[in-house]
Amino acid sequence: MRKGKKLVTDPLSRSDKRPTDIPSNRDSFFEDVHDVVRQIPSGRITSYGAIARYLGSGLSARMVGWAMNASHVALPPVPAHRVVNRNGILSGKGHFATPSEMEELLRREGIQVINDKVIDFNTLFWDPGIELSLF
DNA sequence: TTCCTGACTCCAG
DNA sequence: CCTGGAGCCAGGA
Repeated sequence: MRKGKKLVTDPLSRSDKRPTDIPSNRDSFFEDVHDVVRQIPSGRITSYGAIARYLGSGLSARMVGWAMNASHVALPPVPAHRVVNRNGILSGKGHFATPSEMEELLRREGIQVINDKVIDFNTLFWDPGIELSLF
């Protein structure tokens, strides 16, 4: 029973998760976020929550979105258009240079976008908790 | 210090 | 499918 409260122990969280009170080599967590996003293959997408879970359950999905605000000046470049919300909706499109840029970039990678929503989201979904666990 | 906001997500209805 | 409320954590006023 969940009782409406989020589980503290997430099955996808890793044993090496870093709560915010533990210092790490990369002291800013959006370096981690950018690092994960850079590894999303072309033509694939992931969600804010998936990244948050990969980095540790102590981080919320909102913080991933917050980190993405700095992604447009990060180097090397971060393919921010490959991160959508859990429904496949392009919730971050308003933060691109033009309202259509995010959709255009996705479409260029062969992803169909209709009404601000990614088609076949489930098939194209790239979960860092699964894909990066092979390393 | 408190209060509000947000590129989110989960649950209930 | 949609809506509303709660939880989430960092910044800014």
